[in-house]
Amino acid sequence: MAYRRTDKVGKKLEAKMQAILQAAQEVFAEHGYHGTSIKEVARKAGVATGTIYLYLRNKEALFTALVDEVYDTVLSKIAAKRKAAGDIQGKLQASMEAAIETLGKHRELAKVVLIQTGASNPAVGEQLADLLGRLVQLVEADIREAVETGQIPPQDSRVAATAFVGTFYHVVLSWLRDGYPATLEEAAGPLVEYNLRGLGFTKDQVHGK
Amino acid sequence: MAYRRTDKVGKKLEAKMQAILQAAQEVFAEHGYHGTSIKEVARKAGVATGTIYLYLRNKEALFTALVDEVYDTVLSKIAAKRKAAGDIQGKLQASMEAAIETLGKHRELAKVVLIQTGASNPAVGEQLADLLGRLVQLVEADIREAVETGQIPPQDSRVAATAFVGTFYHVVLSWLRDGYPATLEEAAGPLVEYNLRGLGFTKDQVHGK
Amino acid sequence: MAYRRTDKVGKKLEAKMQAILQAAQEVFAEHGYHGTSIKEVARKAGVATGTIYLYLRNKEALFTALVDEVYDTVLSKIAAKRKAAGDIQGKLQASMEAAIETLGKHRELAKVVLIQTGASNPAVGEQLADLLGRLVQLVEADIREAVETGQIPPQDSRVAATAFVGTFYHVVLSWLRDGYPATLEEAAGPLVEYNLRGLGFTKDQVHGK
Amino acid sequence: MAYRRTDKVGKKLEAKMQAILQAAQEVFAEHGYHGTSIKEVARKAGVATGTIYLYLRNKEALFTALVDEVYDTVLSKIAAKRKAAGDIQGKLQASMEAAIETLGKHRELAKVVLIQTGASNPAVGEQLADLLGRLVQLVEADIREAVETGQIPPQDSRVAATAFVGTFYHVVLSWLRDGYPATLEEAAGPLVEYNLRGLGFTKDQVHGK
DNA sequence: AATGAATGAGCCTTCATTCAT
DNA sequence: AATGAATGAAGGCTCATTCAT
Repeated sequence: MAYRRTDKVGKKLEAKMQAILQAAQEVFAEHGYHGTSIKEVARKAGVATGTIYLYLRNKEALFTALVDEVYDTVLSKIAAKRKAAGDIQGKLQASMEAAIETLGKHRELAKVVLIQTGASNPAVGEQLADLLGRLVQLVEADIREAVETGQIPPQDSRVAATAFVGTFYHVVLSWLRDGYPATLEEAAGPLVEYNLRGLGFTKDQVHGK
Repeated sequence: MAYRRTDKVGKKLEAKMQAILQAAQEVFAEHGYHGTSIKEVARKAGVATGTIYLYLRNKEALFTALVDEVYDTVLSKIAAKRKAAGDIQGKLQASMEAAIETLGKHRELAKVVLIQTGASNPAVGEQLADLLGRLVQLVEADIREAVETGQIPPQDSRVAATAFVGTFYHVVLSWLRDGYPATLEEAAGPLVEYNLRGLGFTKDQVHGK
Repeated sequence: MAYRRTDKVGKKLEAKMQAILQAAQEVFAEHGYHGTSIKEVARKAGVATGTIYLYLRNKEALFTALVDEVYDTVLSKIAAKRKAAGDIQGKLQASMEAAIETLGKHRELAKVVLIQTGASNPAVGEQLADLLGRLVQLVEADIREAVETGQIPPQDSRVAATAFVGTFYHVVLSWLRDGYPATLEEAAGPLVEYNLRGLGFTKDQVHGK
Repeated sequence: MAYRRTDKVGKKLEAKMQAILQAAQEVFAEHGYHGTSIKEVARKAGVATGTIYLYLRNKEALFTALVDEVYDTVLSKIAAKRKAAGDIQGKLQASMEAAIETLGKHRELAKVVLIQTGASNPAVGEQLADLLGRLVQLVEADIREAVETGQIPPQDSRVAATAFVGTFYHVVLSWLRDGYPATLEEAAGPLVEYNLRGLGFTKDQVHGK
């Protein structure tokens, strides 16, 4: 019988990839993009320098992989929560809570991604912009609908959406950098309120838990 | 006889310093902190590499000088506008407009500063955090007062202030990166509205122009 | 599979280290500490610049490694020869011969070390001072003993020891710089005589060869 | 009447030259050849950087000027003392005392010159070698004469002379670096004794003071 | 004669990436 | 698939020297 890549082999590879990503996450989170050397990541992952390049094309790809993870996790979580929500207000609230929840659970990852804006690498900067852009689009669509259905007053939906996302972005940053609030989750309530009110929802009672 | 520091000489020096800062501004704005080499700045400024070091202690100082400029300009402009304002709402509105106005006038500079989060140099990252932190404090004090005087409902003032500043931060970023809105000034109105509403001001007619 | 540190590999590394040290020796000997660039050493060793840093922490360490070699060789040779010697006079003579012999065999190395006094790097200068200081101490102890046992007249033992070592230091320098004497070894006899007489040994027949 | 360079003008120039040399002396003594920057010397001398170059061709010349000073002072002092001496032994003794005396009076200068061997600049190294070489020649001639007249036993006169000078060189170094002996003068007696004995003078009573 | 701003070559060191093993 | 030694380009910074004033 021919030799086949068994599950066991496949899992070993997968595990090594995970070890590398995990190590990268830690090091990037601590030292930032430029402060991180491949050698250090390799050391922390328990592999040789060259091995990294068997799994990831280069430093940028390594970083990008992490960002993608956040990207995917956040967006898919949002999508899931939105499905369960009813009206627009509920959808927006769901989006916010999903984002908060996801980032709150992955502090390291959040740090890696959000604290590296354009400074690092052009490509890297764009990727983050991308993520935020996607979120803005999502929110903007909701806002537009809410405006059209008369639930909130007319407004520049894109600016509003950008502001909306900005509140999250910055609160997460504050949490990462200054440790306030102590847990990201406790900021969810106030943020939801702030933004729903900001958009012009009147009976802005937060949809209860 | 001796080389004397006449007015003429002094002006030339001043001009050279400006040329260097201007060049640095452009290069940093385009390539970010790490992507920028002193050599490139020198070339663009039309001076020799070593000359840069006659004016600024090192790369970090060169960058810092630019950030300081934004820092000072923004904060002083805000302080000025606030004085002219009457009530809290007016003060907040004044702050927002001042920030928008200042950054709108210095696109390059804004780019240099805001697109460099912690990624660059530790010192550099902290400086930006500082600026934003100062703004948050300013706003937080206002919010607190508004809450105490019953003008807006009770809320976590720091989270609110962070959200408040975040809307600006992100809208400016959007303007810098995606070119939306076309001019920063046109975002002022919507932003003011968004935030005042978000804070819970009811008769949130923007203090008319 | 994995790159293993076999004997063959180990030997290659060892050889490369030697090539680097050898190259460094030559270049330092010719141009002195400051006149030597790592690039030049690398070129002469047939490796890339960065490779040097895989073997030695930095320029100072590269230099220090060479000095240490002389240091160790000379001192251990002296210690060995002294053991075989009988009386004090014999020990002093043994020390002198050992030093002469060792340096005579490592002309380049001697040049590297002795022609760099304090001028180079602070750390480097001290290291040489250390070596000479050690020798002086060694000799001083002998002199003291000889004085106490009445073999030589009372005298300032430290000055005498310093003078003693100085004769060697300078003769070696003469040999290195002016090529006189042609071989260091031929200076041994005269030097031994000079110093033993200088110390006041009377029956100063050199312990015969 | 035509404008003539008055004494006053000449003296001013002379004074500035002295200020520069004095400053150079101090800085070189403290930081060594490479550790010294022209700018620092200028600052200490109270002149502008460029001014140094009006008086001395370049850094090397600046250093050389100092060494020359020592050179001339030592050699002329020796020549003077030798004239007053009677026999060979007296001449040698006179030479030694003159050297000790001169260097003892100019500690800084001695430090500058002697602690910079070849390490600094090729030219600089040679100059010191020159000085020492001259001394060796002087002594060698005396030794030769003493041998020919049967006052001391036959020996390699050059090695002996080199050893002779070496004792001084090294004792001065010890004094400069380790502060032993506290004053150079107190080493004169022991050194004279050591060397006269070393050369083989029998009735080596030092010509009393 | 004096100044001090300007120059620019050159240095040490780092690190992403490659490649022989 | 894995290793880790080797590469070498690139970067920040210094400082002897020059030159416009």
